[in-house]
Amino acid sequence: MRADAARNRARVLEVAYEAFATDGLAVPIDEIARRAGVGAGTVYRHFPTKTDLYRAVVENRIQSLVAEGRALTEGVPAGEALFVFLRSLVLQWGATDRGLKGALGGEGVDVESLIPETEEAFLQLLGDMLKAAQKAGTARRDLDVSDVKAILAGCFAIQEAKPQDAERLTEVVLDGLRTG
Amino acid sequence: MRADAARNRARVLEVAYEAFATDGLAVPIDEIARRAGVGAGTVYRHFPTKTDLYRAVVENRIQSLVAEGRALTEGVPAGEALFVFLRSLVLQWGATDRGLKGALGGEGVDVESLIPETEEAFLQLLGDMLKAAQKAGTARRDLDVSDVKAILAGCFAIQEAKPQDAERLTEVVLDGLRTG
Amino acid sequence: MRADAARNRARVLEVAYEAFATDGLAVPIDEIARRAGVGAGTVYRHFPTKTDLYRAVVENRIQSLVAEGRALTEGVPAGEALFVFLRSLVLQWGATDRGLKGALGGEGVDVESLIPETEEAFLQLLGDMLKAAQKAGTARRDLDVSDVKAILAGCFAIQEAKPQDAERLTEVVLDGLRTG
Amino acid sequence: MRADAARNRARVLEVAYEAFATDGLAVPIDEIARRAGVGAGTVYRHFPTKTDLYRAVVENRIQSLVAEGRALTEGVPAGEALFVFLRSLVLQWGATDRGLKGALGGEGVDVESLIPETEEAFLQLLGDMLKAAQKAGTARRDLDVSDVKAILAGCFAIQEAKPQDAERLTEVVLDGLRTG
DNA sequence: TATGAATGAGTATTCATTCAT
DNA sequence: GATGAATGAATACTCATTCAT
Repeated sequence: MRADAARNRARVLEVAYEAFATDGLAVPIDEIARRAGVGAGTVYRHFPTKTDLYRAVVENRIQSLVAEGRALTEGVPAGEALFVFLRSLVLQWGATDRGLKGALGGEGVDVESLIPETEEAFLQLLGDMLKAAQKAGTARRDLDVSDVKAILAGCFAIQEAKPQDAERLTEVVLDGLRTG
Repeated sequence: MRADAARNRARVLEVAYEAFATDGLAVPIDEIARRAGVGAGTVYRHFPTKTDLYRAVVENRIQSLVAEGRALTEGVPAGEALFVFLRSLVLQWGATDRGLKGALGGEGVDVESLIPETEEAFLQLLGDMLKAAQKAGTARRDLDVSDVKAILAGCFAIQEAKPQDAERLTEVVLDGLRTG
Repeated sequence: MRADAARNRARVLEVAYEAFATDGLAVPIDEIARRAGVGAGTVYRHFPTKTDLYRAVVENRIQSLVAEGRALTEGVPAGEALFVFLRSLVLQWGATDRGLKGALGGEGVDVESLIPETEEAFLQLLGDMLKAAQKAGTARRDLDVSDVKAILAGCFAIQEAKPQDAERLTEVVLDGLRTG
Repeated sequence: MRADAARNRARVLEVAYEAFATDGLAVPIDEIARRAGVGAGTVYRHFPTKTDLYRAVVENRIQSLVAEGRALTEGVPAGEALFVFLRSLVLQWGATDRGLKGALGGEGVDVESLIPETEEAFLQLLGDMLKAAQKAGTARRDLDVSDVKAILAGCFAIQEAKPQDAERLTEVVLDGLRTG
């Protein structure tokens, strides 16, 4: 890929991320192109449909999250990594990222079919953390990874419903995951 | 109101309820009219804007919920009514009702300004149940009614994310509401 | 015709006159029905199309004008009646009656084919006045009645364009009709 | 601007001019698009609202008129330019141009707020001509430029009411503007 | 390759007119 | 006869996607 093409692609991705984060899927492609300083055709050259663009943005995002999460597992006690990770997802990302909330929290978009591999990596990480926490005795043993993911979706919804108390309420829910 | 008009109004409301429940606010009015077997003008006669129709659907729905909830408070121990009610909301209604989930759980629509009085009645009921549960010692004392509503939104999201385990997961979250 | 039917007809005509006068042809029939306190069907019973209603209103109006004009010819010197009549049309009626201005002043509606007989009576009156004025030596001899009618349309347009000076400007134009 | 875009823009403007001239503001945008042989979206790309299109048409038109008028002031005696200009407006343009008549003559559209600068230039020209004529002693001294504009509206109405004698009748009215 | 112009199907809403009650 | 409910064609405007330049 030519250098300018790569630059354009990156720029579009960045702008699309911000646009989706702010306004959700409703942003017109033309608007994204405008903000990126390219023609609409250029967006379509790199991402043949709007869904493809959305997919790329979300994939990008989730890959970052997975990387961050992996890093976490090294600096944090095994029993706490899951909780620290979930908390940070909800409070740091959920607060500013409508697009991500949509992706992880349902809202009509099916991430599993959209980005199966990245989703897989994400679930892998979550699963590892869950297993570690269960092994450490901090997480309930009757939950599996898809349960945790669903509860994460719930936390995003809570964060959206009452942002000002998201921290406290997230803790209430996460408490439900801990061993009695 | 004339009998045929009332019949049409009811039919439109019913169809709109199903349509919104299935596809959310995206359904075109023309489609609702078609499914109801009436002209678009008829929908507009009864509900001058799409928002009015949505309002009517949601209001209708929430009023039913409030009535059911009120009934609950009589046949169920004071300390349990809140939990029974929330569980029934999520499992019975949430399972089929995207429109309702949207209304109670966010999704960009502001119920408070859409149907302030009904919302008020709903919160009143929830508040009464919460107070009763707190008095009976079954619910945490550090939560207020808007916390509970936000957590309800979270439960809806969970239900949407993993319907097959909604019952169990809802219980996990509701456990978080209970006293230690 | 039954008494109540006649009453309804008259009421609709009156309301329609006011509505057209204020808002022009844009007023919906439903609105006229509402203001008249009858159903839309009633309006249509008496006036099968909107054009028929408009026709009736204008006809009514012009008949009044003709009657007034006829009365004028008795109390005013023969040489002045034409000028007094035109002035009164423009200043009294034009100022408050968009529907009439539309009818007499063009604006896409063809009065001649709409109400040929009444138009005929109006032209008859105007013609009589013109002839009288020409005979009295106050009006130019090189004008015929359709010229005067066209100039009246012009005066209505002037009145609409600059209402605050309509009186003075109408006089400027009417001066053009007088013998040098 | 790209050549094809410019061509389309010009074609739309031309077609819109004809359409508005013939049928007034009532022509649907879709119809204009169809007649221009482009999609509706193309019209909207160049003129984001119907008002914008109308504005462009009228502005275009009036700018031509002003240019023509300015040219006139050079080849015609100062005392006559005003009369020559008004006569040419009414007879040449008014005869085929309902849209223009609407713009200059009222019809519910407010040119002053639509194209304030062009309107200003038009009034400037008219004012210059009026002053020159008054100085030359050919025009009445008790008229200002807005009077002349209103009278022009009147002439358009006359032209519409009786096209076949527009020339003679316009002269009758213009005579009213002349001294003594 | 990049551009941005063109496309055209889709959507909420209005209103003259018809027709069941 | 009266009512007002139902109809459905019409209309301005949007936006994902394609394609000429």
